[in-house]
Amino acid sequence: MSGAEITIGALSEQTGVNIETVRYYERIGLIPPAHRSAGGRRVFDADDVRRLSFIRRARQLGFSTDEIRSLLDVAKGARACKDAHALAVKHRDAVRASIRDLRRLERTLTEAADRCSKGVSPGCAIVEALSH
Amino acid sequence: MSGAEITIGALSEQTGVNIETVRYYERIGLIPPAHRSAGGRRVFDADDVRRLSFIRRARQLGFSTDEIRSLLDVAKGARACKDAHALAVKHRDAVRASIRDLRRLERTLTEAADRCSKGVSPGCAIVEALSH
DNA sequence: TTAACTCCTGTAGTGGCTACAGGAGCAAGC
DNA sequence: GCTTGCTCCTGTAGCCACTACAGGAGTTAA
Repeated sequence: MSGAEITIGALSEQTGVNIETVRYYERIGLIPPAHRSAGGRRVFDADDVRRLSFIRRARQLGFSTDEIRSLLDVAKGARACKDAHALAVKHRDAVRASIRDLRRLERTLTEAADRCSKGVSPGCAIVEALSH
Repeated sequence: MSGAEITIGALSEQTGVNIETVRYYERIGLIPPAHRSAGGRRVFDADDVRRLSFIRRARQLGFSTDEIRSLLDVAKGARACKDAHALAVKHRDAVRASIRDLRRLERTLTEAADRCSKGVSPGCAIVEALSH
């Protein structure tokens, strides 16, 4: 069922997650302790690839490791789907707030940079903008 | 010229920068070592208030401490205005890229959350979205 | 057998703070 | 002059999510 065994290097390549990061995830308990070969090396299988890919996508969406723990619980049925929904909505709202903040910020930076390049302001427009 | 001397607490209140953060800024050399009172306490003046306010606004705009070092150099005339302009433009572009990324992310999260709340997907839509 | 490669553990560093612990200065009231 | 309570001091450690070593050991191909 679980198919071929792969090394940490192969796991890293197949999922796009850094080797050091895989070991880090194991250390903080985001993934279970890997089985070991006779020589003491970590051995992974297709389930591990799926789990790690899941984690990677969740990280790309900006979920924290603690939130991912909850999402993994939902994925394996140990927690209700509505918890995942709540997390996603909460996270989406945070993202929306970030976007609003960044838009304001972008305007401010653009204004300062434009005035500067036009040489309108007496001193440096960037510095001026930061001084009041 | 430099006016009344104030404590670190007053400086913190007037600038909105945490006391611990002020000491941290001194430690990393973002602000010069403060003068000391007879009892060994830090003493600040109006110039320090201005400098720290400048730093605070720059941080709010997302500049890193290293970038702020450069901006402070521009402010005191030790570096050309065009360097500040370049920093602002570079930073603005990074902000724009962030906004684009966050927009995509927001769409993904919204789609997943919407499908979930409508109960369309067989399993959990959030988990589904993370699984492919 | 040897060289090249991958993997191991453990520790420390990143940025930008923040949070203590344990002590000392300082101002006001009694 | 003494106490109380506040602010301040230094030094260290913690946060997040990694990343980067050092120094050693397993593994594979020529």
